[in-house]
Amino acid sequence: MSKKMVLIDGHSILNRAFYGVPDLSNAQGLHTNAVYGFLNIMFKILEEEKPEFLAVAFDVHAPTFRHELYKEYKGTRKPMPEELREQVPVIKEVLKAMGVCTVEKAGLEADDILGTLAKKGEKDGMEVALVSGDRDLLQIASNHIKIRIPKTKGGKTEIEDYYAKDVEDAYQVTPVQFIELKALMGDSSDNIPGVPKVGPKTATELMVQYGSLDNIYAHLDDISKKSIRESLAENKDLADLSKVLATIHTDCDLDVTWDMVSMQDLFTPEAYTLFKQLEFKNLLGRFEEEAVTQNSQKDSFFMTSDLTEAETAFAEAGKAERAAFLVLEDSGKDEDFAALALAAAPDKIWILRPQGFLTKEYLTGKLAELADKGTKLSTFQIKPQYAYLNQDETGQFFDVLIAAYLLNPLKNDYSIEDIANEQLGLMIQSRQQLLEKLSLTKAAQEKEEAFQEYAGFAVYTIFLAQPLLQEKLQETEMENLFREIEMPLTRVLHEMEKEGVEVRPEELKAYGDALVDRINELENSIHKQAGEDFNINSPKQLGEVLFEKMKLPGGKKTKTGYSTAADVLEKLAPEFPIVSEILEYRGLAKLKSTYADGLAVYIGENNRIHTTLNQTITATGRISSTEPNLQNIPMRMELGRLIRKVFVPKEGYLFTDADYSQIELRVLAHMSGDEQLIEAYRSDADIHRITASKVFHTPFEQVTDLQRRNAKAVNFGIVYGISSFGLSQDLSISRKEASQYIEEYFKTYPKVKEFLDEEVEKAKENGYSITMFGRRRPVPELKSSNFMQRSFGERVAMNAPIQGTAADIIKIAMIRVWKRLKEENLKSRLILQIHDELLVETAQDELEQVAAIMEKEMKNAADLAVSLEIDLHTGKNWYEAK
DNA sequence: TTCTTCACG
DNA sequence: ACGTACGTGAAGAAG
Repeated sequence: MSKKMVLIDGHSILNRAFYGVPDLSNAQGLHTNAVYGFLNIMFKILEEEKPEFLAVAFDVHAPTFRHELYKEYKGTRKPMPEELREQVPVIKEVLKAMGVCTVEKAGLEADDILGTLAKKGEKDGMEVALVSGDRDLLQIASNHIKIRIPKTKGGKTEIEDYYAKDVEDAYQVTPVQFIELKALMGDSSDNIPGVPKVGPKTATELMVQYGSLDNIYAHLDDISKKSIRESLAENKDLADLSKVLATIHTDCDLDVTWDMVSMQDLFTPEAYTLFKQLEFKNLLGRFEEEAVTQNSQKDSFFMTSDLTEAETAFAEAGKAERAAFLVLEDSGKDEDFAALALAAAPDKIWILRPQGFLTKEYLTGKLAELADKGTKLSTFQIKPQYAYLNQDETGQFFDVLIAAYLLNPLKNDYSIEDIANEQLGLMIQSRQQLLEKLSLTKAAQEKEEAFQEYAGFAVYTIFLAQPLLQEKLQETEMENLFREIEMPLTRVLHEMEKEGVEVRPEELKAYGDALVDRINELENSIHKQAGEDFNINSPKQLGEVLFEKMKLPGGKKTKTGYSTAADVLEKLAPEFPIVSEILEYRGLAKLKSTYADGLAVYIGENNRIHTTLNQTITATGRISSTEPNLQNIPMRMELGRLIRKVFVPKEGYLFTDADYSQIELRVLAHMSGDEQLIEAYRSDADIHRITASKVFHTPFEQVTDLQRRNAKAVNFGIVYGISSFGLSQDLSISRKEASQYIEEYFKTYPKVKEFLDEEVEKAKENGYSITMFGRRRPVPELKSSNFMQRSFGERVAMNAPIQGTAADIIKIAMIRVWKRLKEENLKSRLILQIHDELLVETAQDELEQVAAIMEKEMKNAADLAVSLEIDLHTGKNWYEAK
């Protein structure tokens, strides 16, 4: 069987990929979509072809150079966008790492290289697949050379294949004639002028009739159409030149031997590291275990269940200056405890597995002892591990997860493998790779060796990464933030999660049941009015029913169909009863599925729900709440708000709920230093009314409700990074009006404008925004050449310092409130945080003390130019306390 | 999985 | 000309 060769047109495929794959970038802000798309296309082709040889050709001159030439000629082509340009060296690096031969030679176009290699391969008896986004190469097609043109359509890549006969089928000319066809018609994407007045249609007719350029000119007089005949006669030079330009050279002198382009294993350790950096997570699975395993270190990991060995391990860790630990467990239950990993030095690593006398209790007891002695301990994700630690103070601990988050809060997830790679330049295998889908306990029993490697490298990485991360926190001036806010908060969040919040299951059930009747009623009515049964929950079906079948106005919007979002439907509701019923249905269905049914699943012992409070999710420094999300319990609409009645304090307790009054606007007043805004807050009057009075030049008492509402929207808009379009949408006014409001606002509070402009400027300079407490948020979008993305970056640069500072402040308040409750030996517990609000389950005899603590600690959490005010309420459920 | 919608601050 | 408010998480539909 003949051997196969795949040749790839580098720039052309990269270009295709860039425009076909949605924008992607890694944590460093490097754009990666073109590289990603390129690799996907390449892997797909390689899987299909399974070739023995592979090469990628590039032009030596960046395509921009050719585009420049072209621009002179026609002046239409845009230069290569920066986002693509920066990916050119990256793909070359990736190919090099994978051992793929890249061919480029001064003075040669990629086409010439490809043509030469293809013909040479064919001559040596190979089957050649030539991959390009360009049709130029069709002239190379033969019975053994297949031109493959990938098309990305809606995320899917389809490939058109052309052997010689396929070219004839598609273009009615042979590959060789294709050159002259192009010479006649020119090429808009290349630098080929062609003959004026001759387009694709005429060119094809001529070639079909006469077979060649020479023959066309030999029979010029036979050509009936006068204008064409004259143009051909006048432009023979141009036709000849075009033919030269269009001809791909297949006889170039290349120093390429088949040996150089023979296929090797692509999935090398070097490639693995690069893929990690580029965050091509779903490509990592292609790497073989053996290829990436670091064997040198593995041998020093010591896994044991021997009591004496364990004692040695703890003794060593106790002697060491610092140590690392990691509890490996699937849940807090005894039987789900897989191991405790300990590192006292890079070559002193133990994985202690409970068995026989070596119990979980013993291991965790010894861990607690180790911590009690004050040993400096680093770990990954300390929050759940506090189950085995006694400390209220966190100074001796270092959570590498928290550090990694502070250093780059934009990542989607943080794994030990990432930290190993980023901090140590070390490739370690992920849990998924080593243990597959097994639980830790199962893996420890059934895949001992893999488990040892996983646990060993994890704690090894933690141990080694700690000093490096610490130094980076210092360099970025975030050590204080880390030590004083984030680490203490890990402890607070652990206890909040553990505490949970009580709900009344029967009342929740009753609430859900009450919704069902009305939901069914609405469903029937809607189906009746629509004249058919359909799924109202399906935006697709709903859109079709409303805008096609019933022909309601205002259709069209999203890519996939009609928008049926609330703001669209609300405009139609007054006129069409079915629409208001749909809106009501939607509201009820949401309450039922997300809240009534959704929360019920999470009710545990003592009727309590334990949410997870995530500290490493948001870009701005806020915390988030999952499984379930207790930060989005309904509030704005009365019917939804009633759900809060099922959230109750335990017997003998009440809720105390305190929320900051406009904390973000007060932060803005402080950070901007705007005297007017500060003064407005000092006067202690309704801030939105004051703003309305100033912005609309109306005496304070005469401000209308509408004016106040508008001013409030502007206040919000400012915090979001105002845009006239956004404001106009929110208020349903014209963009022009919105611009006027904003202009007036900035005239009223001139330093606010200065501040926002400065924040954008600084973020552009530094590449990140920064809060009062030093928290950073990178804003890579500011460098984008895309208007929309850049505008987004500007809004982010305005919002992040404000939202982030507010987040810092409430975190400080949480730590202080929690500490006071502890220090004063109160029974009351902090149980929830909702961004600007704290909920304390308060013992009835501690009501006054708790209120005083919350008031003091929340107000004094930060020292601003304006006071921080709170609204505090007490109640026998969450509804009443808010 | 990805998209759309909608709940909160 | 571009087509958006900032930050989240969950559910349901559809690919």
